[in-house]
Amino acid sequence: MTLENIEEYRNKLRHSAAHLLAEAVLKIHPEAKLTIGPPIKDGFYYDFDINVTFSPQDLASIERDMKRSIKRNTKFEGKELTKNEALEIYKHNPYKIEIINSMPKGEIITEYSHSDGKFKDLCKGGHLDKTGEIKAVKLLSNAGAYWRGDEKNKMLQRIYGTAWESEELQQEYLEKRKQAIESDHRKLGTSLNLFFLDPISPANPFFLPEGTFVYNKLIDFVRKLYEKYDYKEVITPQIFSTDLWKKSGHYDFYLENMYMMEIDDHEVGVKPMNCPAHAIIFQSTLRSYRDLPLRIADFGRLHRYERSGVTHGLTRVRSFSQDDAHIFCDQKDAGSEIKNFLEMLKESYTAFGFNQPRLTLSLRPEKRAGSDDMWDIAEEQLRTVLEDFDETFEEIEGEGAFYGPKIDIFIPDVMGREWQLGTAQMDFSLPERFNLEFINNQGEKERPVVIHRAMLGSIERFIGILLEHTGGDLPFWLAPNQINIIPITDSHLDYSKDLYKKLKTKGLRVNIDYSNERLGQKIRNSEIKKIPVMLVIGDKEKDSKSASVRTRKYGDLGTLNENQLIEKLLSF
RNA sequence: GCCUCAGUAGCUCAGUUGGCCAGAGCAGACGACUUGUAAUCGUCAGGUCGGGGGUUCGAAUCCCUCCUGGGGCUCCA
Repeated sequence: MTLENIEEYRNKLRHSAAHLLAEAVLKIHPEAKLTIGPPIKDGFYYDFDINVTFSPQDLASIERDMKRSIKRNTKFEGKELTKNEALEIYKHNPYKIEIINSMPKGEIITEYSHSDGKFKDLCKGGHLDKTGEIKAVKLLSNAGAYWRGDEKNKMLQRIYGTAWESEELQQEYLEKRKQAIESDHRKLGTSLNLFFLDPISPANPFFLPEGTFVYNKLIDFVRKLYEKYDYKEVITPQIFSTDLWKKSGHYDFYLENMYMMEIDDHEVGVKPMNCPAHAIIFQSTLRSYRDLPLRIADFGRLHRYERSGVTHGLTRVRSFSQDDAHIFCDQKDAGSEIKNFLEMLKESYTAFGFNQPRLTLSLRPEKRAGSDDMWDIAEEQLRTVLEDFDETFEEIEGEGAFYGPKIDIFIPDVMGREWQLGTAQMDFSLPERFNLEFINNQGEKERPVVIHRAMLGSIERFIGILLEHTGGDLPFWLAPNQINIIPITDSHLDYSKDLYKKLKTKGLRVNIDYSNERLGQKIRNSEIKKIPVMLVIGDKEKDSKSASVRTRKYGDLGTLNENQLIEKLLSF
């Protein structure tokens, strides 16, 4: 089977498993109303409208019943229904009625059954021939889910499961899932002493010295790129009068996510974004077309109130900073600015081994600012640049921000969930609201466009994703501790200290393990802390002024003399 | 915010038909050992059993409530 065929087959398999799940639930709870049960990545779910909740024991017994159904190996059979028939059969199920009524005219309505017709479900199809083809199935969890994903609707009970064409594949998948937990950035954050979270300030991470080192090193990395790509960094206030938020529109559109307070009888808000501050900087002086494009960068700390229940480790927090910048330019230059940005982004992502980010282009939504002409131009600019950059990008209708179209860059975490890191968003609204102008080469006033862009995105989120992708083995240049010198006994301490000084003066981040442990134990400790390089110093090394080099990435490199050693280390 | 599961030492966890002063391993401190590539031995210290309230002669264990976290939903200008 080709890859596509396997995917198609698995979708059928999982969709079929969802039907077995519905069948089993109905046996225990005949009053449950069926809604939908699609296949998803690695599994499937089914949503039930039911007044009870499922316990882990319930899931186990439901799973057993599904397996009995598999054993009976009955056929999946489809049957066409007229709209009237369908409406009659499902008259007690408002969800199915809604589905039937929302179908376009002329679409064929079908119902699928198995267990010799004892179970039937309105369904567009896509099933296996017989239930026995499901070789492995396991229910994983249950959760609440709103009908049609809208929180104004009733909350349904969802059961998630996984299903595979062989028991081995399922075992493999479950094993992979278990191992993924080891690379979870929250776990690594604790074991590597990088950061932690405390209920005293929920969703606001504390960065420990080594985590802070990584944080600052990432910012250094971005600053070097800013120099190369001609960005100007600024520092802007943390708190602004409500006047600013009213002008920018945040007061109308973003207030529920903002931290507001009252000072001197005046309402002020902590910034959730840098853009209004950058607009203030832009208009702080008269701007000429010769000043453009003006690229203003800001690592300012942002605070956004995220609803409880949506926060997550470092990847969704309430306080963070971004490698944020705003480009003020003539509309006709926007395309090349985006192009430059994507080049810089590629340069940075490659450095971290993120070789295949997923890119999306989000197009105009229903409610929007700016004229259709502006949207036409902007969308075409983005599309042209993207086609050149990565032909696999995906266009999404209606998903653009109200102020302009945007490009988003996604990288998955260790559980396969995707997170947005980089973004480039065109903005027609901000220049209007702040009445931004520059003097063009005709001596006339002209309105610039603003491009919001971030490469790494939130530094917090980036660290989280990077940790998961590296399993905690950060690149050598980013590792807070690069080298661990391990003297075998006290008698090797003097030479270890000599070596320490030599490496330190080369700018390498090095430590000596003074602990009174055996070699094996010291090596183990160093491995657990994922320190990239270990230098073992014994009699041999001391006498020949050398070190026995053990690395995490390249294994044992044998004994190197001081010059060889320094050369090697600087090459990492 | 909603559904669901969970919270015992710094970390990983044991401990429930309610019953002696709540346990282990790792990490930590101290001591012995002076060691050749992923765990040397011993001693000590460390806990409001997430917080509060209740039931009970008695609560880590049962009930209520709040907080925080995990998995989802929703949201993500």
